[in-house]
Amino acid sequence: MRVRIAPSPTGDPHVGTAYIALFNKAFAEKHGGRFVLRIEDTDQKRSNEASEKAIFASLRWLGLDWHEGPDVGGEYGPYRQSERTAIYREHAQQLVDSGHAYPCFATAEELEEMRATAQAEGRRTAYDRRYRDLPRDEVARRLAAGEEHVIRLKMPLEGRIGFVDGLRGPIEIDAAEVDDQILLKSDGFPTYHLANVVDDHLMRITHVIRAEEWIPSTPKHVALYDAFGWEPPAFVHMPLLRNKDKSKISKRKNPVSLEYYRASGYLPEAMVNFLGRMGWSMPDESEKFTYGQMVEHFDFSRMSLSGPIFDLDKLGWLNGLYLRELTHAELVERLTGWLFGADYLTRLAPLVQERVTTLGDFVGKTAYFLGPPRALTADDLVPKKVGDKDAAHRVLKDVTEVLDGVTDWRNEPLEAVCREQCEVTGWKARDLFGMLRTAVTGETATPPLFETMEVIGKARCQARLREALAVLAP
RNA sequence: GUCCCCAUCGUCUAGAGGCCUAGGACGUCGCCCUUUCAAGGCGAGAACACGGGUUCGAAUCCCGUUGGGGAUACCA
Repeated sequence: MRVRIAPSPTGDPHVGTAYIALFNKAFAEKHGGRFVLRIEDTDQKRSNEASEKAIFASLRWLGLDWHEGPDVGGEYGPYRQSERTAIYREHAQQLVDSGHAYPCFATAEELEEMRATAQAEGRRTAYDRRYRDLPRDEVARRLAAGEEHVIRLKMPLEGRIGFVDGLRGPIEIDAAEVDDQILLKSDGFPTYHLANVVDDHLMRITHVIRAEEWIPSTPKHVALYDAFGWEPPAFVHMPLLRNKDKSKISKRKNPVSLEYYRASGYLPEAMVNFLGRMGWSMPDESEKFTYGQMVEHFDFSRMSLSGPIFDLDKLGWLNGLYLRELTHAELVERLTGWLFGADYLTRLAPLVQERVTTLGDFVGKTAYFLGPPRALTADDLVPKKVGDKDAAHRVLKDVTEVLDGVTDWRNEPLEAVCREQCEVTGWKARDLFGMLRTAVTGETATPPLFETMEVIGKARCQARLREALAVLAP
C-alpha cells in the first residue's frame, strides 16, 4: 500500500496540505504502507525553491515526515516533477502514436472565443475539439513549420465515465462533459493531469487520497489510465477545509500558512490533533488524541463528508490543553525553541537596542514581535491627513495584496514594493507607511518599519494586515 | 449557465431503522472554587433544512425541493 501527497511549491506552506498529508500518512501507517512526498512543480512561472523548502520545514515541524521524497530519496525517484519532463514527453508521445492524443494548435484568442460561445450555450466544456481530427499531412506540415502547440487527450465522445470514490461510492458523468484535456503545455511541461497519472502509476501509488476539489477532474484521469492501458488506483476524496462563510479555506479569510501557526505559538501536536478532528472522529469521540492514537484507530469509515469550518477557537482550546500538561522544564524548552530563544532574540534585539534605557524596557518595546498587537480601531489606522476610512481601506487592501506576492520577505524588497504603492495610490510615504506600521505592530512608534516586518515574518504580517482590513471594512 | 459533491446545536461532531423526549466537545450564559485573572468543577440554552415516499417504526433508506460548496485554465 502506497500513498502520496503532491504539493505544488507555489506559495506559503498551506494548512490544507498538512491536512491531506496527515490523513495520507495515518492511512499508510495504519496499514504498514509507504507515504511518498512528490513535488508538483510543473508550473514554471509560479514554482520556486523557497516555497519547496518551506513546505518541507512545515510538514516536518508537524511530524508529518515521509518515507520517500525529493530530499530523502527512494526507489521511484526523482520525486520532483521538473526532473521528470522526459518521462512525460515520452508518455505523451506514446499516446499520440496510439491515437489517444493529438497536437492542438489553438491560439489564446481562439480559446477565448470558444469559451465565450460555450458560456452562451450553457455548456460546461469550452474547447470545441477543432484540431482533434486534423488531416495527418496538415499536422505534419504545421509541426515541421515549428508551430506552437499543446498535446490534448482524445476523450471518449459518448458514454459514461466514472470511478468509485472510497468515501462516496460510485460517481460518474457523461464523457461528453469533459474537455479534451491538455496533457503537454506548449512549453513542453506536463499539466497536472498527465504528470499526476504518469507518476502515480510509475511510483506504484495504490490509493490517491486528495481534496474534494479534484472530483470533477477524476474522470479525466480515469480516461488517461484507460488510454495508457493502466489500472487506476483507488480514489478517496477528502472534504475541503472551509472559511467561516463555508467557502473553500483561503488566505483572504483565514490564516492558512503553517508558518503563521508556528510563529503564533501553536504546538505541532495540537495542530495535528485539531486537523485530525476535521471530518474525522475517534471511535470513543475523544477530542484530544495523539497522532499515534489516531493511527491506531484510523478508518475512513469514520469520515464525515460535509466540509468542516476551520475554527480557531477550538484549536486555541486544544492548544491550551497541550500547553498545560507540559512540565515546567518542557514549557521552557518550547518557549526557547519558539521566539524566546537566542535565534529570534538575535534578530530582534538590535532593532530596539537604541530605543531602551534598561533591559526591562525590552519587554514593552518588543511585545508585538512576540505576540499579537493590541486591538485596533479605525481611528488608529486611518491617517489624520487622509481622514477617509473607505480610502484607507482601499489602499490597505491593495498593499496587502501586493505584499501577498512578495516572496523575498526582507527589508529592501518590502520597502521597494511599498514605495511603489505610494506612487500607485498617490499617498505620501508618511501616511501609507504609518498605516502599515499601525496595522502590523499596533504602535505608532517602532523600529524601522520594513526591518520590523522582516523580523515579524510574512505569515504574521499578513494575518495582522487582514485583521486591520476587517477593522476598516465598510 | 452547465456538471459534480454535501446537508444533525453558532462551530467540530456521535448517530450505520427501534437504545434518540438526539449524546459529547468548543464557544456563549449562570453558579462554585478563588486576593485577581486564568485553569478547574457544576449547570443552562442551543440542531436532525423542507416535502413526499418505503416501513409496524426514519436523524438514519429512496425520490424531489431548497440551501451550501466545488469544478468548469497551456494553476495545481
